[in-house]
Amino acid sequence: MSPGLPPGHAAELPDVTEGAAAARAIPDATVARLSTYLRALGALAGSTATVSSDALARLAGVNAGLLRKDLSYLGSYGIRGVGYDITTLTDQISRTLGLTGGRAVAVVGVGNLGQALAGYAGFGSRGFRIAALLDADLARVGQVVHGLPVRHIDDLAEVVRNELISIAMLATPATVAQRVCDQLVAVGVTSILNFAPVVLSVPSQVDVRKVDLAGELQILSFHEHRKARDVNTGGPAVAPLATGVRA
Amino acid sequence: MSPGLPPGHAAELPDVTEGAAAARAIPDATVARLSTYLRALGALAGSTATVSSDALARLAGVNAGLLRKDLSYLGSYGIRGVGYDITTLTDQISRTLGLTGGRAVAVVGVGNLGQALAGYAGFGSRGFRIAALLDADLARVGQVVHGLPVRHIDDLAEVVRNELISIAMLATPATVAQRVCDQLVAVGVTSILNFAPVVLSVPSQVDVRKVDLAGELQILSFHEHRKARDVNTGGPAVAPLATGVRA
DNA sequence: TAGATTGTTAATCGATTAACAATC
DNA sequence: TAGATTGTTAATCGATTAACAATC
Repeated sequence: MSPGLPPGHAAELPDVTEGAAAARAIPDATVARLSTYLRALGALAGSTATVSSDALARLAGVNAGLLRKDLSYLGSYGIRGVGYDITTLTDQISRTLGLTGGRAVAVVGVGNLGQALAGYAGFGSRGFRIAALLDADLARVGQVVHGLPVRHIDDLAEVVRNELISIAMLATPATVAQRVCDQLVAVGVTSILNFAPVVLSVPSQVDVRKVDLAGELQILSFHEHRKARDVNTGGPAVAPLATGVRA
Repeated sequence: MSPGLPPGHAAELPDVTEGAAAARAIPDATVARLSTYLRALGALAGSTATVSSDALARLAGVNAGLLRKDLSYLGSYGIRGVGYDITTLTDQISRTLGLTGGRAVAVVGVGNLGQALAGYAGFGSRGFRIAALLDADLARVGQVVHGLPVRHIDDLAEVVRNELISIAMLATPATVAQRVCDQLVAVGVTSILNFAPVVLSVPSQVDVRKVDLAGELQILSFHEHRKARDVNTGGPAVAPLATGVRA
């Protein structure tokens, strides 16, 4: 399962009884891939007007049928015999992901990792703006990091209100993560990207996704371990230097 | 599915015909959760000798039956009527994840994000050691970052050989990520944690997992969008301030 | 028209849950 | 023994794939 959301957390788009584009439920797995499709479309923009599911799927590293199925949840935007109009599809995916406004995001915890998040160049082009940095450490408060002043966590309510923040990235030490998370929820933040290695408890209307850096390495370590053992035991051999998926 | 590995990439532990502990195949989804269980066990260590699947599952934020099923893939280490011995279970999971050596990891691309990875405190306690930093920028080469000198990417083969590196974190600009990835593969790196927002192509014996920061925010944005719409349309109401999962 | 490609269906596969017999 | 808790089975659920009719 994808990290973060509780299993079976289906994105229920109930049938809109009247009005435009009756939206169907979009599976979690599909939502997670939309962002990859959007990136691939961005890479194509300018070079061609349309793209086939086959070509786009190759760029995104997925099966073409799966791509078509995913896109079919958004509506019917392809042209049989031709493909998908890149501009139209980009717009539709952006709209579905709610990226049309340019969302304000707060970074909470401005240590080693939080500072990197504050300066990460990849957010702006993909629909987000780092609108505030917050920390509890008075030695950090007032410092300017990547052009933004660090605010004290006690100002959280005011900052969230003024900057219209609904998404926060939580990069505090693990020991205080749940407490800070509670504060975020209390002031109305409803989506949290959690970098602290703890399982957060939140009310059901709040979405949490996690980025567990050491956890990711541990998963890779498992596969390293298995590969090393396979070499020794002559286990399931992988063709040495198989050509692999050229996306 | 969890990001990174191609779908259906089952962790095949074929039946060992003779010798200790006949290992069964461990599902990808299970492997991804083992790291969470290990963390929860770490939090319990010292306070009690044993823990029930119910208590551990609550800490890990999963269903108790699922936890027992996951652990059953490693073997039969629980005691009916009692629970799991924390030390034994910790050892078994660590062994399964291949964490017993302390693995050397390289950071490739020592920019904004790479520097934060180099200094991230959470790796050491969870089985990893940042053993090398590499970059192509001559202005960075030679600088000491979090105690380690930045080496030139041309020294990659030597560094990987000397430090016995098999896992790399890739934090270069997206434009050069595939090229650097190819270099990593060429010198024998077989696991890559990719932070660049591109789909990497690798031979089949190489494992790639991705951390797509903006992508994670886009998934949260989708849910924000849905929640905002639900408020307006009076759609599927979430009980305001439902108590949620206290882990 | 003929070729290309979508949108969708049915089949398959994998993951999760509920339930309970086994057993400490 | 009685109560607690594991390990496993069967049922369910969700996600992916293969295949193809619809149609540009």
